Amino acid sequence: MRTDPNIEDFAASNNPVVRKFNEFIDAHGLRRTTERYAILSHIMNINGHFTIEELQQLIDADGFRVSRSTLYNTVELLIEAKMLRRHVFEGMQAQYERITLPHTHLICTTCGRVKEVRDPNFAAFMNARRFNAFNTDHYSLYVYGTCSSCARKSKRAKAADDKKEKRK
Amino acid sequence: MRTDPNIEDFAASNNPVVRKFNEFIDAHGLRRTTERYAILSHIMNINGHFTIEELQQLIDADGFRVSRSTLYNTVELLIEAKMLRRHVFEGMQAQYERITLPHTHLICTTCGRVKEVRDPNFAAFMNARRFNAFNTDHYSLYVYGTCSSCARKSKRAKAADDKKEKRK
DNA sequence: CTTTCTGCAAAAGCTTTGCACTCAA
DNA sequence: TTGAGTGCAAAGCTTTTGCAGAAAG
Repeated sequence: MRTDPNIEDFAASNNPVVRKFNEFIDAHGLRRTTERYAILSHIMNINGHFTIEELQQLIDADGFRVSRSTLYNTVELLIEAKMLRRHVFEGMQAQYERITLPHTHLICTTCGRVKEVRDPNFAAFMNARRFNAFNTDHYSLYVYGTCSSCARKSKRAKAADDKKEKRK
Repeated sequence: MRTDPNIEDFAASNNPVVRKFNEFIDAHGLRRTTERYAILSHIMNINGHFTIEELQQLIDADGFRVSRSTLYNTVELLIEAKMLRRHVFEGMQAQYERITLPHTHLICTTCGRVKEVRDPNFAAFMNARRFNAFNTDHYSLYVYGTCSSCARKSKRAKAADDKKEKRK
């Protein structure tokens, strides 16, 4: 990708996320490429979870051209920098999210939507929790179930079914 | 696979796990094939987590012949029957485990070993926990870190390094 | 100028699928 | 007897890799 003034400004900005990435880049003797910052800036615009495909589409839609290899490569870098996390929920493809405050993931097994929930009690529990012969780095709590929207839909479908049943 | 007297006995046994599978089979109008019971019996011999490849090897080593398609097919059946769960831990391939009592997974990010830990306090917390607009079915807690064995190894490696450094 | 990084296309996992044959019911 | 289940090989996805050319420092 050719140099891009907007991306250059972004890379030089003192946004804490950008700074953290710059520190990682410098500490590892890596290069500040336009692609890396273009990817980071798009990730920062996403709220919640995204797949590689979704990220690619966002970048494409903005008129940037970044190859799949570079996308995977950069995402891997962000994971090493502890700025991004990769989740694989039951029956779904890998999703990524920026590391922010600890939170619980509520995954609807019907529609696949993932919602983040802050849970200070649980966070406190985990902070205090020590495991035998094990040094904790980080953790993920995945809660699977049905979201209210899907529950409503299936209730309606059931009601319609019962009605049909009655008519017979 | 030809009928096998041992497998037939196993399928007819009143082991609760076998019974549960039989109920599922019957409730869904499925067939009691030798392959399905051969696979189930091998899964029941495994303690903890296993990959598809590991399961295949155990079955092969016992002189059974089951195709990969059937393996995946049956594993899927067991998941639908809520007897098996599929986990994808960070940076690893899918692993399966039989559903037993709820437990926490400790995953060593160095050696990849997974350890199950019962945690009654956490179980009680989750039993009481209700999420807004969400109906919980089940949950998984993954804790990533370093196991004591890997911690010891890296400490030794560091000590050796320091010594070398000193000699210079 | 040197070396890392990127893009491409090809390869490499793991998992699923289509189809002919087998076997449970 | 008959349709569900199995095995095989081929296809499908996501992710990784090798290599030539581009660009960061």
